[in-house]
Amino acid sequence: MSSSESVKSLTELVQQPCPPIETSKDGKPPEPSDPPAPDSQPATPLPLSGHSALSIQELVAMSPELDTYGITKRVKEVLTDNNLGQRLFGETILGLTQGSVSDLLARPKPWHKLSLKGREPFVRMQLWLNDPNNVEKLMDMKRMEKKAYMKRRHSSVSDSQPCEPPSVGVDYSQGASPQPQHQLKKPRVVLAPEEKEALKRAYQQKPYPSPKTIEELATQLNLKTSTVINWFHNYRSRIRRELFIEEIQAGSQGQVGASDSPSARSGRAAPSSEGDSCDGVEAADTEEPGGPVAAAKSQGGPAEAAVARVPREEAPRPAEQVERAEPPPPGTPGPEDADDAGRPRPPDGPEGPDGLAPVPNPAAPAAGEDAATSAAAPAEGPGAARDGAERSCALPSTSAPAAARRPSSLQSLFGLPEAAGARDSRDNPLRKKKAANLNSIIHRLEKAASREEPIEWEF
DNA sequence: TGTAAGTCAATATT
DNA sequence: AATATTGACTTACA
Repeated sequence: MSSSESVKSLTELVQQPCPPIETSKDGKPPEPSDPPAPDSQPATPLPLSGHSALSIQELVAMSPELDTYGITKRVKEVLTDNNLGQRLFGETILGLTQGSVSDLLARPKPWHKLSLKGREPFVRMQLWLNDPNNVEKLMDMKRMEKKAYMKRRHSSVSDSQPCEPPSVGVDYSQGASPQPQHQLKKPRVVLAPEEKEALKRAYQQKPYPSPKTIEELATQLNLKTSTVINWFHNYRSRIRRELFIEEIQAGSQGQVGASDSPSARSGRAAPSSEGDSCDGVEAADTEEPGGPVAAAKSQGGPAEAAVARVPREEAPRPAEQVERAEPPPPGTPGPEDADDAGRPRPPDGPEGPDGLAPVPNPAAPAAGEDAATSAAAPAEGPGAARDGAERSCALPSTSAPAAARRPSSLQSLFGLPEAAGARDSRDNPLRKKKAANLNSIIHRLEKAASREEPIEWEF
């Protein structure tokens, strides 16, 4: 099994924890002698120093399960401790823009939910963390940039040329005229708060609106259809991610504290801010133990939980909890409580009774008043019970080598079933925003029922 | 087609 | 200035 051998060394390369001891070299000297980059493809724009022949993709493919949360946590620490910005890090190490880096660091998705492509940045980060000269190199880059900047500035001053990186020839900044006449600069759409409100309400009623509904929404809100569609896509996926991090945090909440981690901020996630004027929903939430709706008990699917809490703003209050639902497609982990029919399938379908309540149209004169406010919620899950051992994965905060290592990482390389099933978080302090929740659960269950689907796991 | 996952890049916030 | 947010795009699937 020579192959397994190579896999092994590879694994070490990426392995989260660094080798306990760094006796002489480890498999790969971080010396960037020069990547042959045999791949004739224009891929991998990144310098990707270090290892010699493997493309990042190959590394990703063979990489063992990585603790994305732990990795981002460490990266954040290193960056802040050394005054290195996300932009530099992103462009230099990950090949991503600042915004993407920020997002990635703040809301990493769990490894098993990432696609090959999505894992790439994490593998890169891990590789970077393992590189003893990582900080040094970045600092150099930073210096070089600054130098270049200064130089440019100088020359421009004396040269009288506002010059700019000759990257793109499109530069119509002439006199800064208010209107560049041509809309070459598509003005970014910015949804007004009321519009977002309306969309959220619509989402709560129907996370997967039919084209018809979308059309209606667009009309009522006076937005382009594509904008509404995009909004739903983005909202769904962002809510999903929000859940991921909550899961993780809830799971690790108990421990982890110990370590030193000086600057480890981490915390947050739920600004609880809220204030949100209108929409007094919530408040109600009667959580009676009396097992309310049986349906709720199932573990829902993907978005359902989503509804439970809105990404940032709307989070009413952390007090309640929802039955957490597992993300979508990949299957539900729910080992126990099996009763729910197959796994809920997001994609919509023929849309049934499309009843979408009229969205309170902010713009429109009409004063329909929403119906959404009906807080009435059927109660949600009883306290459920699932306990969450959640992945014990402990992120070795900062640097705690030895401690957290678990041999299982190797197993995960080839997908050890057991691991997967284990996950399941339990009572996170998730909020529940009922109605929509149940609706979508039901909707999905019905759908799933009609096409029984096996539950499958990625690994 | 429609959805999810990833990103970009323009704005907003800090 | 650095970071965070978010509408729009792109790509991969089913």
